[in-house]
Amino acid sequence: MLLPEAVDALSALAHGHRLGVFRLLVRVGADGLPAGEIAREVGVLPNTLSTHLTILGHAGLIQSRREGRSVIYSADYDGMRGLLGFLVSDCCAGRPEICAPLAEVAQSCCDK
Amino acid sequence: MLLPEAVDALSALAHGHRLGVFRLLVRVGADGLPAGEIAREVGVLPNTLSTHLTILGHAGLIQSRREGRSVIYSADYDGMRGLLGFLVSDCCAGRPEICAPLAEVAQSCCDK
DNA sequence: TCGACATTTCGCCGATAGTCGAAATATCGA
DNA sequence: TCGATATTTCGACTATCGGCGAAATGTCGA
Repeated sequence: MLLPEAVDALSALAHGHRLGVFRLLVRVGADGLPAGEIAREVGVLPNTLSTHLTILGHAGLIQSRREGRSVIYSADYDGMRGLLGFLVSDCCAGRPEICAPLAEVAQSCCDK
Repeated sequence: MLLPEAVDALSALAHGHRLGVFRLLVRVGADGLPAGEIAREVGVLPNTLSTHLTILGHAGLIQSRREGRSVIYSADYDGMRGLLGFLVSDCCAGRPEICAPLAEVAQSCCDK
């Protein structure tokens, strides 16, 4: 991932509702949720949510697929990894003691 | 870290120049760089950069200290860890295979 | 095909962010 | 103390973002 794409992804997440939506989808997993249910969950009008979902999708953070009348949205874990990888790249100029705790952060994600 | 603070941090990074400054300081390490040198490095006017540095500082991503006439800015690695930790928290609802690669991402940071 | 449901697109509006020149503040050496 | 250097603050302008109602699009069951 290059800097302009990272800015897109960060901009997409730099919004209360969008960050809430993204985290919701990350928790839900690959099954995803229909747009209407996401709208109800986060308390946003469907049309407003649609623009947020478009922004998150354009940033490579979520995917969508149509199922009947519903459009199912789900987290794009590859995009998420790309952003996290970009943020930690070259993070310590060869001094592992600085960023070693980052590995713990990532592992703690599955420890509960 | 709570969601509003995460939004602040992500907003701070969601800008080409600010993300460039942050990554520069993350690479440089605890020694940091004076504001003027950062401005020259990223090609931004000193007054404009000053507002960017204030935003990054308010978001908890960088620190500053005065040394003589210069103000030295450096990355706040605790703040950085807080943001990364927030992004991966509850990321896979108990399915480690989804976020296990995140640990590799973090470790790859020091592997070169 | 028609009506109902789900989602998106459009057009408008107010609020906010980003940039710049100019002026103010802080520190140091002479 | 004075002038030079480093940085920040101020004020104003423009561009962009976010939200809404209304209308359009897509899909399905009858």
